[in-house]
Amino acid sequence: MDEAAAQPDPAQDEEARPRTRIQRRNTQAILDAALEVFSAQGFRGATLDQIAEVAGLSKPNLLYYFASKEAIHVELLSGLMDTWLDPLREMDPEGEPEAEIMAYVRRKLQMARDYPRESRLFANEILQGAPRMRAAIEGELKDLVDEKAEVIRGWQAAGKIAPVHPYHLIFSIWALTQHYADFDMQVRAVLGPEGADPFPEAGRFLDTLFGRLLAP
Amino acid sequence: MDEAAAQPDPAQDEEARPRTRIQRRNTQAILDAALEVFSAQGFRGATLDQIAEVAGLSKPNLLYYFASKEAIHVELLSGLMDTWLDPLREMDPEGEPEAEIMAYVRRKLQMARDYPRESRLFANEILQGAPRMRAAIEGELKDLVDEKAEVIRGWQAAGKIAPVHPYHLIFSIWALTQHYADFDMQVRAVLGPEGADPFPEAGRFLDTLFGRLLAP
Amino acid sequence: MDEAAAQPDPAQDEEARPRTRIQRRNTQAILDAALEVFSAQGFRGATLDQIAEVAGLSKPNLLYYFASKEAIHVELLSGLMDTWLDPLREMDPEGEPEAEIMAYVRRKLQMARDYPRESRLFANEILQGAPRMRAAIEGELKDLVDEKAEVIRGWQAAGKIAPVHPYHLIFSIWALTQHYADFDMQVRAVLGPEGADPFPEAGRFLDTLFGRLLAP
Amino acid sequence: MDEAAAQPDPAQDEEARPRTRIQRRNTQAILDAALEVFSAQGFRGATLDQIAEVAGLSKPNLLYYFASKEAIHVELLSGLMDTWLDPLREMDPEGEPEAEIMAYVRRKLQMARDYPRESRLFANEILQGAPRMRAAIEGELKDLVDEKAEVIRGWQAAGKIAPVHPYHLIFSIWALTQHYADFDMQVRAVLGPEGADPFPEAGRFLDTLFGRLLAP
DNA sequence: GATGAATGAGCGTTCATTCAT
DNA sequence: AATGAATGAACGCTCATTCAT
Repeated sequence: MDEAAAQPDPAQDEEARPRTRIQRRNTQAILDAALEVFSAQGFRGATLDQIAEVAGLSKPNLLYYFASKEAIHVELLSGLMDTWLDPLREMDPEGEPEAEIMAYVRRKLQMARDYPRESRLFANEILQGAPRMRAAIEGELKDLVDEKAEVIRGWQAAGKIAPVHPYHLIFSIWALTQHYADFDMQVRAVLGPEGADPFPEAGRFLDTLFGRLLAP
Repeated sequence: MDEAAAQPDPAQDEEARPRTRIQRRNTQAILDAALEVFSAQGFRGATLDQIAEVAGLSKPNLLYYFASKEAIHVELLSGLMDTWLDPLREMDPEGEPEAEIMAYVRRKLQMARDYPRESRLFANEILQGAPRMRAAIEGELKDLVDEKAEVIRGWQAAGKIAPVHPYHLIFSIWALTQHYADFDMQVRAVLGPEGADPFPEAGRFLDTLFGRLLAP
Repeated sequence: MDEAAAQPDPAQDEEARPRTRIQRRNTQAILDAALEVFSAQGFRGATLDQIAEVAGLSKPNLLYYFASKEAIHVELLSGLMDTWLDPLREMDPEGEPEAEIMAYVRRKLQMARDYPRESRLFANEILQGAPRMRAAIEGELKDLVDEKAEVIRGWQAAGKIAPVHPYHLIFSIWALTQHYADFDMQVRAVLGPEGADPFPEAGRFLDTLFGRLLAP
Repeated sequence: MDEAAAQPDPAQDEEARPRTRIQRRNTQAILDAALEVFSAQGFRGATLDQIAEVAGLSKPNLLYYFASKEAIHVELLSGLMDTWLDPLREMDPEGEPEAEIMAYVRRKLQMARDYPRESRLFANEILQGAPRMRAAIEGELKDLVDEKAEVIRGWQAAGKIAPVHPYHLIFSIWALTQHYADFDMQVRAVLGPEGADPFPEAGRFLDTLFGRLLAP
């Protein structure tokens, strides 16, 4: 999971993706460079020149692999959605409720730490009204949240966790974990140089927060 | 309180701002339009043409009032910082600790509701590494947070609230409230049409969350 | 003769020029400022803003006195031509030939010293093919040169001065004197700080040069 | 010898200049067009559109070869200085003094005839205070003049030529030769159609002038 | 597969000029 | 007599994209 727009399931490439090794390598280089640039500058703020330079390719060569700037962006986002939802997907309805949610929080925080660029790419997209991701949000993402909210409701009905609003509970997990990626600059500026890595403390803080919130 | 870059204290204009009515009107129209466009598209994504159209002015006329596109952005941001920190500033060291923090959360959520564009403008800026706001973040903002963290620590030492990490407590308030402005699109998409206004429920949720977190 | 575009004959104003004192003062301020700016930046390089600032007037006020930027320039040039030719006009056919020419050289050098901006304005205009002065060059100026060339030819026929080409003699006087105004920057750079004022030495040099050239 | 910013030594291109034929051709076309336009309109008066049209290229294509309008101008000027000083550089300290100077005058007049655009480009630059050439004037140019002035002083000390001021002697050569390029329009207007080519007569005139001036 | 060359569309900005007062 | 306000036209420049090889 160190690549750009991590693709957990390489099998999905079978049809759409190029075959030769060189193509795969360049495609990945482009996506990785694009992630770097798009996440830092936004879609319009990024230029193909920047992406090409980071990728170590010529600009026309970029467009040999992707039809357009937008196509790169779309590819990045569509590759992202699955990865993005994985931590939630893994929440096991059969597991121990509080532990399941706490584990979800930790996975999500881990993602914010390991994939801050993906988080910012996503944040940029949502901030601008999700012009290229609306369908995935209203479909895939909403469906999964609906499903998991139902699970949570079940847990609550069984008295295993406190009866807080399931959707807002999920929002709160997103907000609190992604904040450390998206507002990283601010977090570090406020904590100052001594607290170089905010994540360990953030992990403990969120443990406390959700522990208290969920206690039945 | 529906204007761009809300100025709670209109008296501050007396010196720095232009005098004639027409100037005040156009300057405000530009700032309001710019807020609309910058918050939705980011700095580079926004164009003067868009801003001019929203403001109902010609493009050169924009530049009659502001020296450059950047100057408009800077004006917006600098006007924003004060407003942005006001809810925290109002937190009274002499007040009742839990109530003070809960009131801060509610003020902050209210701001997310009333000024979502300002919140997104701010989020855009931080996401991109705060190229035009770094100084204010590292100065003004950090200073206030340092001060208030000390207050919180005092309350905790006195056993009035739970001894959670003061800085992360503040981050959590920011994250949880601003999320409803910045990720508004996603929140609404997930909640679906029935929960048209997410804020009342969000308010209740945050009351519970921080009530449980802070209980000594 | 310290004003812009010196007008030796104030009588010519009678009709065309404004009457009130304030108007006369502003008109002069504009022309003086315009001379300053046009001579240093060329016509297209100069802006009305610059001229307005130097003149201490508002930009629309400039256009209250002159119909357009071009009108200011034309006024400047047309006012200049007479002054420009005066030194040559004064050359007296009845005078002592060599002394007359030497005196002309000295008057011309004096003008280069006293009116370098006028000289540069003129040079700019000619350099660019005299788009706004062609008529005056082909008419007024050529006529005077033709007349004086004839005088010189007479002096030469009488054996009073050496029989050098009269037109090129006049060109050489122009070139050698105006050079000290037009290429002032270069002259000073080459001579270095010690020779702060190049004109006295230039005067002696030209005396020698034309003395030897004209000796019969 | 009809190219822009004449490069007498094509070998100097080897490293710095682009390699492909197409690049060389377009680069030259741009420089030639720019020389045409800059020399006639000045830097600010010239537009990239004009240059592009003369060069037969699109405007963005100009900027594919040169980083900016200013970069074209600078390239033109920096290429010019060497060529400009060559005639003086060739003046041989070991040669016969009067003949050396006379030959310099003729070379310089030849340059005015063959490269009038370069002369006007240079004149424009100096007229405006040499904003982009100051360093070269105060360095390269001044150094060469200092050196050659010393040579002339040596010749004068040896009684080979008249003891006129060496610097003003050089200025006079510049003024008298460049005048025929820079003020070409005026020269032709005054001489009228019959004397279509002023240069032959100018050559004879300058021969006489400097012959008499330098005779010991 | 890959790239140097080229461009149309659009960007932020400047500026001479006009308008309203 | 003067100026704040406004703008159309154009400017230098950027950029995603296309073309030719």
